[in-house]
Parts: sequence; structure tokens; C-alpha cells
Amino acid sequence: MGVRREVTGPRTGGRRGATYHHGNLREALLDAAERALAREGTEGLALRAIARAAGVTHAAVYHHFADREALLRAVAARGFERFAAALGAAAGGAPGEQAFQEMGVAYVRFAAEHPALFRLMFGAEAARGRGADAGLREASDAAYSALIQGVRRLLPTADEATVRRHAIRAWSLVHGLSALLLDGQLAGRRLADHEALAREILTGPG
Amino acid sequence: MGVRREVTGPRTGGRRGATYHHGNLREALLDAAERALAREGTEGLALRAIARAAGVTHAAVYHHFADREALLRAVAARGFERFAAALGAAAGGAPGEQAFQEMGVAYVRFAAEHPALFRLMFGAEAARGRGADAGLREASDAAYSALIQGVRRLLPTADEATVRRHAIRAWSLVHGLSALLLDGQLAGRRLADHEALAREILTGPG
DNA sequence: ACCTGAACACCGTTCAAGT
DNA sequence: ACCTGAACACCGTTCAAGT
Repeated sequence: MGVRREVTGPRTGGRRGATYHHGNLREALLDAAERALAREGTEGLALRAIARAAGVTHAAVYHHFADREALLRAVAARGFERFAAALGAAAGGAPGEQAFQEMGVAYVRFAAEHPALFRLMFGAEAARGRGADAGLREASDAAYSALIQGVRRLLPTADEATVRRHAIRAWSLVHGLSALLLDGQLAGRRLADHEALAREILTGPG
Repeated sequence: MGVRREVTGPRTGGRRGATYHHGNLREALLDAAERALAREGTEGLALRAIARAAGVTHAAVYHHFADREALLRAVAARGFERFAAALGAAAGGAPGEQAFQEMGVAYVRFAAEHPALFRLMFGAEAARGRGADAGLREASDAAYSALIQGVRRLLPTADEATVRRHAIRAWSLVHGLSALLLDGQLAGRRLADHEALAREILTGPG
């Protein structure tokens, strides 16, 4: 639909003089996919467009990924690594209950800062792929473990069922708030600043 | 990808003898879209496939909807009407706090029973369309009003900010639980029965 | 007024062929 | 081993033409 595009084909390689054939195309494709994701959202994530951005033919992608979904799963796995790091950094500075609340705020902040990546990470396609993709499974399991550990520190004497119940409640709360914000459900009700809202909801008074 | 399909074109009309030209194609398209949504999920919702299922050429759709997104918004608006009815029915039988909890369980149950429709209703496309589509806006505002009313009945003396805070917390909790369930994030942690989990999380002990 | 047929610019996937 | 070119079966959208 009238999208202006450079006429330089894959042949020319454009401004990046690098010739592939060195195993770095995989990383280049992931970078291109992440840029496209941030720019155009999940629906604009066409395999052919990613290949064009990386300077190769679309068929070349299939030498590094089984199909479009496998590429997207790899992007999601990368996202989970950064996500876990962000949660850890937020909890690091504070002790006990405050650390747990800061993790929640960091959760919502990550979603607000990387909406399309967040949707991809927690989308149904990624969950389906967790069975097949070990990297994705490990990355997302790490985030879940951090949650469980946080609850255990809050409730050291609680039994396992209680810990699980509290963990799912906390996760549902931050995930739901993130989803509602991202999908614009809370817009128009004068709640522009996402982080301020997250603090009010997660750490405010009853 | 090897999808078997009937060879009968739009011309023959298939088993439904009805000839359109009577203004019922709009409804027929919405029915076909809802069936396709339940069967194949959001990604399989191709405008051309919907038109085929309704027995017309794909171009005919554009006489009733501006584009693919407008059709999907109409499906979402229908969904919100059924959703509001389900919430109201769940709250109707019980008083006070119990009614509020039953609304929450009904929220998660609706999501579990109509996953693709739920995702469409609360997806970013639908939220974007709320500005343009009055029917969709009214339908989704009705559900939000029911939530606010429920909180007010729980906290009759609370000021408006407190009501809003509680409403967003409750909404985030049920929405997040629904999203995590739908996207398979809680799978594999032996939580098969969605309604039982919803009751445990929303009405269980601390 | 309502629908069709053909066209356009895209997709994801496959596969023989080149280096 | 890695990439290209061409093909196939799909998309959404537009528009002149038919009834």
C-alpha cells in the first residue's frame, strides 16, 4: 500500500559492506526482526521484509530458521533474557516487600517500553513454541522462578500451595495491568503515565 | 498448505439456497467470521475465507464493511454484548461481595470458552477502532460501567479515586489471569481446569 | 443498490540451481 | 554450506463492469 522502498536489491548489500557466508546472518536477521517489531508491531513482522532489511533474499531465511514462527520464537527468547535482567535489577536494590513491588513496577515498565516484544513473548504462538524451543522455554522459566522466589521471601513459612496462589495472583495483576495498558483499554480515562499508574495500582493505599 | 476445500465457487451458493441482495449478507458475514474465529483463531481470519464461507466473492465484503478491520470490529462489538450479558447473569443471583467474585469468575470463564473472540475484543486493533466505531465503544463501555458499579456497591463510602483504584486492580487481576490461561502460560503447571483455578485465585484464602 | 472478475502489490514456503 | 531465482498458493484492496 504505497510503502516507499529502496530499489537496492539483496545483491548490492547496501551500506553494510559485510558479506555473509560467515554465520552472522542469523544474528543479523534477529536484529532486523527486533527493529521491525519495535517500528511496526507484530502484524508488520513479515519474513520477507525482515530478509530485505538484512540484505538477503527471503529464501535465505530458511537456512537459519525452520519457518517464520521459529524466527519469532528466537526473538521472544532474546526478549525474555532482557526481561529477566530488568526484573532482577529492579528487585536488587530493595529488601523484602519493597523488592517485590519494584519487580511488579519493572514488569509493567518493560511492557510499556517494548509493547510489541512483550506481546510476542507472552503471545499464544510463543507459548505453543515453548514445547519445541528449549531456549525459549529456559528463558521464560527463569522469569517464573524469580517470581516464585520473590513470593517465598515474602512468606517464608507458607506452604507450597499458598506460595503458588500468591504467585499467580501477583503475576495476573501485573500481567493484566500491562495488557490493559498496551491494548489501550485504560486510555481516555486520563491515565497517560504508565509507570505512575503502575505505582498507584501496585503500591498505593487500599 | 494442503487445506482441502470445496470446489463449489460463490456462484453456486452451495446448500443455502438464499440469494442475498436483501441486506442479510452483512449478518451472514458476521456469522461466518465468528465461526472461523472459533475454529481457526485470530490469525486464520482471512477476509477472503470469510467471503467464501458466506458464499460470495471477496470483493462483495467491501459493500458492507470498509475493510477487514471494520468487519473484525463488528464481531468484537457483538462479543462485548454477549460478554456484558454473561457478567450480569453471574452477578444477578448473589449479593455484595459474592456477586463481585462471581463476575470475576464469569470473566475468566468467558475468556476460556471464547478464547479467540476474547483476544479480538481486548486486542489492540479493537481498542484503536473504539474511536471510530460507536457500536464497539458503547458495548465495551457498558462492561466497564458494570465493573465500576460493582466496586461502588462493595465500597459505598469510598471516594472516586479509591473506587477507580479498586476497579483497575480487580480488572487487571481477572484480565491477567484470563490472558495467562489463554496464552498457555500457566499450562504444564498442572492447572488444567480453568474455572477451578479462577475460583481458587479469586475467591480462595490468602 | 449490490455483486462479480480481473488486476495489483503483497505474503509464507518450497526447491532446483548456482558458488 | 550458504544463498538465489522462480514458482505456488495464498492474502487485502481497488475498480470497472454487469444485473
